[in-house]
Amino acid sequence: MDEKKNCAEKTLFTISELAHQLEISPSTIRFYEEKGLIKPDRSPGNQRIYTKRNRARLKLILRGKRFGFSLDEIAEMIGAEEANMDEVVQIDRSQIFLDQKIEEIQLKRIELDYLEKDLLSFKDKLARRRKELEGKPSKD
Amino acid sequence: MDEKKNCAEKTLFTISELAHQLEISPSTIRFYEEKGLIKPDRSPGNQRIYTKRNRARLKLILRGKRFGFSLDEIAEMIGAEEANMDEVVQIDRSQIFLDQKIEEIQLKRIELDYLEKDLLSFKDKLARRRKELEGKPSKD
DNA sequence: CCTCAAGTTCAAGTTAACTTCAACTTTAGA
DNA sequence: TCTAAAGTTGAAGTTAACTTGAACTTGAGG
Repeated sequence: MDEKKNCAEKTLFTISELAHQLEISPSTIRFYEEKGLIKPDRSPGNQRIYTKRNRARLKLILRGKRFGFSLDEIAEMIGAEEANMDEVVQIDRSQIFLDQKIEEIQLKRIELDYLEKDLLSFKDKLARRRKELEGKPSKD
Repeated sequence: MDEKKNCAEKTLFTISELAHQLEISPSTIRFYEEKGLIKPDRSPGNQRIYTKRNRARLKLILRGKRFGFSLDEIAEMIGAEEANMDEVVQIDRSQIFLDQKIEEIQLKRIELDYLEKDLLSFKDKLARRRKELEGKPSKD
C-alpha cells in the first residue's frame, strides 16, 4: 500500500478513467486511436495505458473539434501519433499545416467578434419586438 | 452588356446567386430551409427569392457552424424564421438561449487562446525534433 | 482460485448534415 | 415562340463521427 500514488499526482490512466476526465466515452477514445490520432502504450495483458502526454494530446484534439476542425484536419495538424516524428519531410508537412491553422485562428478571433455582435444585435431585435407585442397584449 | 445592377446595390437574389456569394451549394440552402432556418419569399412561379436580410441570416448560420454549433443549436438561438416573432414565450426562450450562447462565446475566446498556445508549442516541439534529426543525416 | 466489472476486437448500426437523382416547371434570351 | 439553363420537390444516397453489440480476455478484490 505504500505505493507511489500518495503524494504525487496520478500519471497513468485506464481508458475509462481518461474518458471520465475528458467527458467523452471510452469508445470515442478507441475511435480516435483507430484514426491514428493517439497511440497509448499497452499493459502486458494488452489493455490501453494513457499518460498525461496522451491526455494533453486528446485535450488538444477535443479543443480543435470545438472550433469546427474535422478529425482529418486535426490529424494533419498534429500528425499521426506514430511513425511521424522521424521523417523530416513529414515534420515539415505538419509545420506548414500548423502555420496555416495558426493563421486561421487569427481569423477565428475576428469571426468570433462578428458572431458575438450578430447575436447581440439579434437579441436586441427580439427585445424590441417583444416590447412591441407587450403594447398590444392578447385578449382576456 | 446591359447593366441592370449598375446604379444601386442588388438587393434580391436567386438561390444560385446567393449560393455563389456564400460559397455553399443551392441544395445546402434548400436544406437549411427544410430545417426551418430560413424562409425566403417566392416568385409568382414559386422560385425562391432572397433578400439581404435572408443573406445576413444565412451568414450568421454559417458563422455559427464554423464555431462548432450544430444546426439545431443555431435554430434555437435565432429561432425558426416563421411563426416566431409573434409569440412572446418563444421570444423569451430564444433570449435565454442567446444569452447562454453569448456567454459560451466568452469561453470560446479563452479556449481559442489555449488552442493557439497548444499549436504553437506543438510546432516548437516539432521544430526541435527536426533539429535533432538534422544532426544525424540519413545518408550522403 | 473465483468472480465479475472493465477491457479487447471487429462489425454493424445511428445521426447530422449534406448531396445526388429523377421527374418535372419556370424563366430569360435569341 | 422555342429552348436551354436554372429552379422545384421528394426520396434515396453519402460521409464523418460516433455508438452499440457480440463474443471473448484481463486483472483487482474477497
